[in-house]
Amino acid sequence: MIYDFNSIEEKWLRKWKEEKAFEPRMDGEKFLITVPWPYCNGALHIGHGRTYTIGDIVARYKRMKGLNVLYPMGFHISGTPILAFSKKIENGDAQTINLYKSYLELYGDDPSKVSEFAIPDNIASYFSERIINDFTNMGFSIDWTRKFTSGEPIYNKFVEWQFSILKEKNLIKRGDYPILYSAEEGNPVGEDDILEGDTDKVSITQFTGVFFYFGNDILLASTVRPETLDGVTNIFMNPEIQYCRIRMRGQTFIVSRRGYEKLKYQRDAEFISDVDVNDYIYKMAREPLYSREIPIFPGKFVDPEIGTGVDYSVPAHSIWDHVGLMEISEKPEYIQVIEMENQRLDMEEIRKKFGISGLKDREKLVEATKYVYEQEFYHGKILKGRFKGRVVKDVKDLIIEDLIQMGIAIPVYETSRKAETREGNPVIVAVIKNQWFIDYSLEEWKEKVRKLIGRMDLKPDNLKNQFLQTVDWIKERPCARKRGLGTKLPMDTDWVIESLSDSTIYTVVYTIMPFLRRMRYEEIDNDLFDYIFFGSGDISRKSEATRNEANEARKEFLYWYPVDLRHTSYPHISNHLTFYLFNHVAIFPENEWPVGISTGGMVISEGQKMSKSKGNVYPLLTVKRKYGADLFRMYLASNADVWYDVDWRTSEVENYSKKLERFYSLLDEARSTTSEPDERDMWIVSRMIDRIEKSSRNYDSMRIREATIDLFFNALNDVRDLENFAGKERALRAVRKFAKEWALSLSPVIPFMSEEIYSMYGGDGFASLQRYPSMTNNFRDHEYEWEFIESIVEDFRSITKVSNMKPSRMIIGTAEEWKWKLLDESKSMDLKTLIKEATPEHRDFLLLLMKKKDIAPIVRNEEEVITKYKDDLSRYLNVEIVLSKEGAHTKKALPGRPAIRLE
RNA sequence: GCGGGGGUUGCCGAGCCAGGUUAAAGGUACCAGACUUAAGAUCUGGUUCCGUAGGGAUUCGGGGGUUCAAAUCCCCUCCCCCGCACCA
Repeated sequence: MIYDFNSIEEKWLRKWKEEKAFEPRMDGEKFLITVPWPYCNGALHIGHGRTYTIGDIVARYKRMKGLNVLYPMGFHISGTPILAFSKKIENGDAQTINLYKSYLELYGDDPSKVSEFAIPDNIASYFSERIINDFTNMGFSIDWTRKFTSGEPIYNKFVEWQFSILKEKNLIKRGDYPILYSAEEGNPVGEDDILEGDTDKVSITQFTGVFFYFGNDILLASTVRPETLDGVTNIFMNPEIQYCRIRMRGQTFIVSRRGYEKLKYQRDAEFISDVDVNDYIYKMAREPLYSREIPIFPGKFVDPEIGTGVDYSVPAHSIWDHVGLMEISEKPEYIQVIEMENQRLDMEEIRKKFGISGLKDREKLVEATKYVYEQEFYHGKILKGRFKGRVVKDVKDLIIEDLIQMGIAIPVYETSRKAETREGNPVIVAVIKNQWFIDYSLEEWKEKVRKLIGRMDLKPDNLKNQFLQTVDWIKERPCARKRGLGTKLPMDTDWVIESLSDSTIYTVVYTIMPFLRRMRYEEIDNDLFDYIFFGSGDISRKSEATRNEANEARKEFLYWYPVDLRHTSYPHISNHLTFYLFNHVAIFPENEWPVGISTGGMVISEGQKMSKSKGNVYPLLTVKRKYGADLFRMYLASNADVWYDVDWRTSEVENYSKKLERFYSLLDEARSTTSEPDERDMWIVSRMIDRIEKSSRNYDSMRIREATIDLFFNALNDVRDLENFAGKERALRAVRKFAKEWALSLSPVIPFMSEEIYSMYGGDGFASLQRYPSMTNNFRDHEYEWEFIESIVEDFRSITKVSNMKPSRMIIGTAEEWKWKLLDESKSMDLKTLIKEATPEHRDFLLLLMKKKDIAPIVRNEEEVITKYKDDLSRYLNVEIVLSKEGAHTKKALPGRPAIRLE
């Protein structure tokens, strides 16, 4: 019989919905599980389904274990992507329009409706509807009655409440902050906005702009190695680029034009006039530390695109400077300011070593520079000044701080590589003034979070370490932006709360959303939230209806919270999950802090990272239509452990489909049997009972893969073995004995098929809502007997293989009684004494016992067992079975291993 | 750089935390056979090497060590992947 997953899955979806199977009421021991809400800007693909599938498997298992499970979900719409896409559609960007047309087509909608996506809300609402549909179809046991989005007004109120608390507790502060920026586009740029930004990351590098005095002006020389300032010998300016005079912080500076263009986004800078570079070259400037006069030399290698276009030269520690000086006739005295621990770094030697002949060997110069820099950074000791004797890496930040304090340097930011936006404009660094931060650097706050981490249930094991690590290095985080969807910052409504910061404690809203929706919107305010969450806010002046709802909401919150398990993928560890912990700790009382977190891997496809260009991105909907939800779930569950990446391989997926078919038709056929199973076949029942027992432990520790492989693949292999050995009819009779329990045990993974089989066998209610099966095993002896028979089959096989014969008779001789006796004695007595007293024949056996510790018979009555299975064995191996102690071979028989002679 | 995770038999991937029951689960691929008009599907057996009796030898990135015994523990070394923030 062919399993028609489409109609069967539809049927159960309908029934679950009709009977509100997954909309729990407060009753009994609760379990709240959450997975971060999806961002709804496009069609879901197989990668999106993973964490929700794992979440659902856990939810379903816990439900079957008798817990009252709530698995809620909402939608994330805050931030810039939706906005950016709708803007591109509005502007007629062909690529984006085609992309969204393809989404519409995928979902069977009219592609011409794409123009509606010019309104961001339409993107959000369209895809959130599709996600509900996709996830429901996947069988996720989500309670949708509690859904909401991060953009809706009620939620905005909640976030405002959250931020007012953070503010009250002094966890929010302001300051300047450098970001990547496009001057032409007037926007900050993220990874997605940068050309090849995902493959070749751009970060912000802090340079130090050092002041060199020239008349009334200051030459601003930018460097990444301010620790070498003591060794400066000259300045380089590029005679081929335009310089200018600008005013900053009450002083006038000389920088390149390009440098000014960028600098003005970092601090207040006013252009005064262009200057002629020739007025500077070969003149003298004064360096700031000792007021030494040093010359300005022409240096065409000075890159106008980097920094300020003014470089100071330290030829003793820079290969560029050394080679640069070689090319002009001047030769200043080299001043060494860093000493290596165990080697001498001489620039001339380095030059030769790297085969650099001149400035034209750019690549080699870059390579050599990197080498020198790394060596001196990690192993170089400062020779002068207050940090004398210290290693560069330990004091570099202090040196920079000193120079700034002394008023002879300022920080200058530069991108880590030359980059441009996807629209072709240069990416620069801008400094955002008065940026709002959440101050995660506060030590007492961190300490509370560490305390929480210490007591949480974290999976996998190394997660704890990763969290502690993250807590250590986490600093202030900017929490608001000037653009994007989301909630306005309550204390400064020019800003929108950044999209990760607005989603840290939202899980609590699931517990109360239905109640909030029944209130008058105007009555929802900070007092109300204080009341619901802390029992403290004054709601006495609100309407009676609202007060009632608030009371119910408070009960519901106290019942469901905290979150028992939050499951997501590992990239969230160092950001979202950490914020999640910090914010809970800051806002909620200790008994509402998160209980457990688990992280899982991602999905790759056909052995590679998913990407459109590789054509290996499969939409969830397509997969569901083609293979069904059960198959998708089964594949994800069994292909890799939760913590590792899953590899979606179409060819393997097809094979899974056959296996599921086989499972279904096997249980379907088993139904038709009427008589009780043969006693000899009860071993398979014993094994199944043990497998189910074991699976319980596996599900508990989220070893879902192991549970699935054992319950499904290994169990199916047992059935196959039994079928081969005893024939189909007998196998089916045995399978019938545990069919219902088998189906139930797999219900968390393949809920639809499980429901179908369960009902086929006359089960009441939903399989999804049954207790997880558990049976007493009275058949273990049968299993031992079977193992013994299996070992005889194995021996038979290896002998026929080696001897290359087709035997017609197998003579089996079990070990003589005295061997059993000695074996028993050897367990309670010292082997050596036994050997001393033994006859020569017995001694040989005892020596063997000493050598081979694996003589561990599993059944005592071997002859009896062989007789019992004689007919089966004979039919299966197609030989006559003779049980006899006669013949030379019997001497070789051991307990647990009878002698076999083939004829 | 900082932090995390890996390198296992054709491939994917278990096992290693609690050393022996591991030539090493499961899947997949391949070979042979059965079935079939044929293909596919399915089933059976096999897939490190040697061996005409259930045996032996050599394997788990490389090197060294601990142990009666190591894929599993310790040390060194080579290589690969991932996260590092304003981006959802």
